Amino acid sequence: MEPQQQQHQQQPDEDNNGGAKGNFLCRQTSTRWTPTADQIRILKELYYIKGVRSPNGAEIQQISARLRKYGKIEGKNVFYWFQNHKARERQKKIFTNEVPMQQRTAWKPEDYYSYKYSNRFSSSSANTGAVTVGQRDIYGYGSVTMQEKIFWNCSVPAGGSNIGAGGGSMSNPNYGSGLAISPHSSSYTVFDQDQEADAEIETLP
Amino acid sequence: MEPQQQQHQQQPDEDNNGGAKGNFLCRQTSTRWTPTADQIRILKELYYIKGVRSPNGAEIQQISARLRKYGKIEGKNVFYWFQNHKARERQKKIFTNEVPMQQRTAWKPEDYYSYKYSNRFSSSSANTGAVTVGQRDIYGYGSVTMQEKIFWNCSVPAGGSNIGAGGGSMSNPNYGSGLAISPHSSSYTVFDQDQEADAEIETLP
DNA sequence: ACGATATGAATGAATG
DNA sequence: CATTCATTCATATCGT
Repeated sequence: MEPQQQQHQQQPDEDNNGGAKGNFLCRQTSTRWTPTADQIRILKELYYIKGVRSPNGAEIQQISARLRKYGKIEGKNVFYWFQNHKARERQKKIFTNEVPMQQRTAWKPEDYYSYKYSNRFSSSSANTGAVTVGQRDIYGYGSVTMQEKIFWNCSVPAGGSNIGAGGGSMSNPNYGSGLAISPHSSSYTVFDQDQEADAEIETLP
Repeated sequence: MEPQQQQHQQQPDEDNNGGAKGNFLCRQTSTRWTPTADQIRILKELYYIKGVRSPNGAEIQQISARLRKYGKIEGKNVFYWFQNHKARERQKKIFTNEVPMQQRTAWKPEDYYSYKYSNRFSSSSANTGAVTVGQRDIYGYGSVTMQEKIFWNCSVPAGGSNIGAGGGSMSNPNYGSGLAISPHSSSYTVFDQDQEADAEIETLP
């Protein structure tokens, strides 16, 4: 469980298939982007030193342009890299008990799977209250801010349970409410009875 | 450009609801919606062919009802799907090369399947129907951001084979916001009804 | 050869 | 609508 990030470096040269693709279906060998050591170095520099976390479109392009000198790279690679790096670092923090936020009750890694979901809006109805408490906002962003905004809890439980769920203030007089939807939404034919009899579910490889 | 493989698709072979998890605490099997291949196929058709981008409440229900035949699904899934798909399509462009695109026509299948359907339209300019769904995707419309506590609850029975039977008797009127969907006046169906082109629009490499 | 781990990629879900 | 989080899949790479 070491941070030993071993990254196989690939030469800056194009990984392009070198014309060997006489075959059909040649699965462009370049399965996925494999950052070079230099690229990673720069990325980390941006991340840790410059504090870049979620570069926007323009930044991504700059970065990728810069990194391109060290190997083939695309914008999305940069994007994903930062996404993943941030996410995994955060995840790692959870394991490490790092939590520099405040005091916390004893928390063992075994409880990892308990931090789970915050109760934005409970999932299935018919859950006679109780559970769904004690969430700790490890990230601090959640805070269970949203209480009763959305209500698309459908699920239609067979057991005859009120969807609205008692606590929810379900008054929805949308009529004339400011709820504006696309003035042009789509054409008028979203629905059309189609009993597509297609039997092709191409189980692609 | 990208192989763009579609990863895990839990074919409908699997039961829908996993059938009554007798146990509680049983790890809700499938915390989040995993669209089936058919569902995705239809969604993409709606998106690319019919030009659906931001379906409103009523449309969402219709769509979800239709998709329900292929697996469990809720309104919010449809909502998020379109939301995400649209956002990511744009995002992809930003990463790539931020070409300041002007306005794009509603549909633009080129990203996924290039020709496939193209010959269907524009067969003859004199053709009345077909061609251009009419709506441009200019933004500026209100926000469906559901800060209004939208309420598309239970809704539509999945069983219905014919949803709009009888001339589209959609019981769910628009939300009165006055912008509804101007019924067939501009365009109308992209081309003939549905006929579910059973071609693999499923991201082929 | 495997199995474990690291990490790129994709996408559902939410929030602002 | 833009951004971000979370989760999961896919695969490269390394350890034994």
